[in-house]
Amino acid sequence: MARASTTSDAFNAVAEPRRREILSYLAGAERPVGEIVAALGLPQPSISKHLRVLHDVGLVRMRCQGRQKLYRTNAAAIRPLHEWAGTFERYWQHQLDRVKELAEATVRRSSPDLNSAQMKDKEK
Amino acid sequence: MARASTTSDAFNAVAEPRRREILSYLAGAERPVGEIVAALGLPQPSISKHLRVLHDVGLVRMRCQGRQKLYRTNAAAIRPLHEWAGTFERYWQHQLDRVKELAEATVRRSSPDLNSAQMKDKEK
DNA sequence: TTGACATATTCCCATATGGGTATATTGTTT
DNA sequence: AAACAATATACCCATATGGGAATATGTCAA
Repeated sequence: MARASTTSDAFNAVAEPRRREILSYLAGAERPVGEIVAALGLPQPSISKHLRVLHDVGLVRMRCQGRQKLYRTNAAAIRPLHEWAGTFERYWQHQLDRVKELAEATVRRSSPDLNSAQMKDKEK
Repeated sequence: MARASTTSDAFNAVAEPRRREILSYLAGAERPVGEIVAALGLPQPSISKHLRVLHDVGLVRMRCQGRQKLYRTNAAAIRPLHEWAGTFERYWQHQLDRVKELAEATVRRSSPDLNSAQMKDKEK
């Protein structure tokens, strides 16, 4: 077998940089495809394809208005991603604490002169 | 051209479900490859390949200990992902507000009897 | 109805993937 | 040195991808 299809979940859909751009662009307001094309500077078929992927996984919503289709980011679908990443928050905080401790220990070990010099550096 | 390579950034690396599992498994403590293999029930070469991808993008750290290599999740590398997703937080909150308003409006429009019946439903 | 406009779909292609199996590599123990 | 343990690589394959170009579909206007 090959890789999981891109249409399977939000994680895969969001792995593509252009699609992230589209999501950001469509976050605040709905827009017709043409505007997205103009804004991102990609060929129209390419945008349509990305929109299809995003729509399939529920990351965007679509509404027809005359001959144009208005797309808009469905932010709620990004939430699971945010929550998954948030799972690691406590760990990266631990890491930061350790880095901090290490830095402080290093400072304590160095000479007072060098020490105050470093402090000055940090202040600016 | 084809898709962006998986080793390019954290977003791509994390798109693979198995790799997410590995990251979760290695979040709390460092483990030798063998344990990961046992824990996830995947063939060893497969695990090694995923670890390589994760290591290339900085999502895991590695340390040699005798003949085994200890891997551990580098949570800090997941942070950008969390922050990107967090960018949309205010939008999904708006959405929730709108859903809430809509629901309340609907309830106001329905009969008091039906209304209390629905409340009971929600309570169980 | 005939056009013009806005999007979507189809085809073809180069390439990256992940899985499986076999094998190489490196460190350890006897 | 030799056998062994723990990992990493190499290879092959089926498949999903994204891009580009051409074309289909659907909608409004004259």
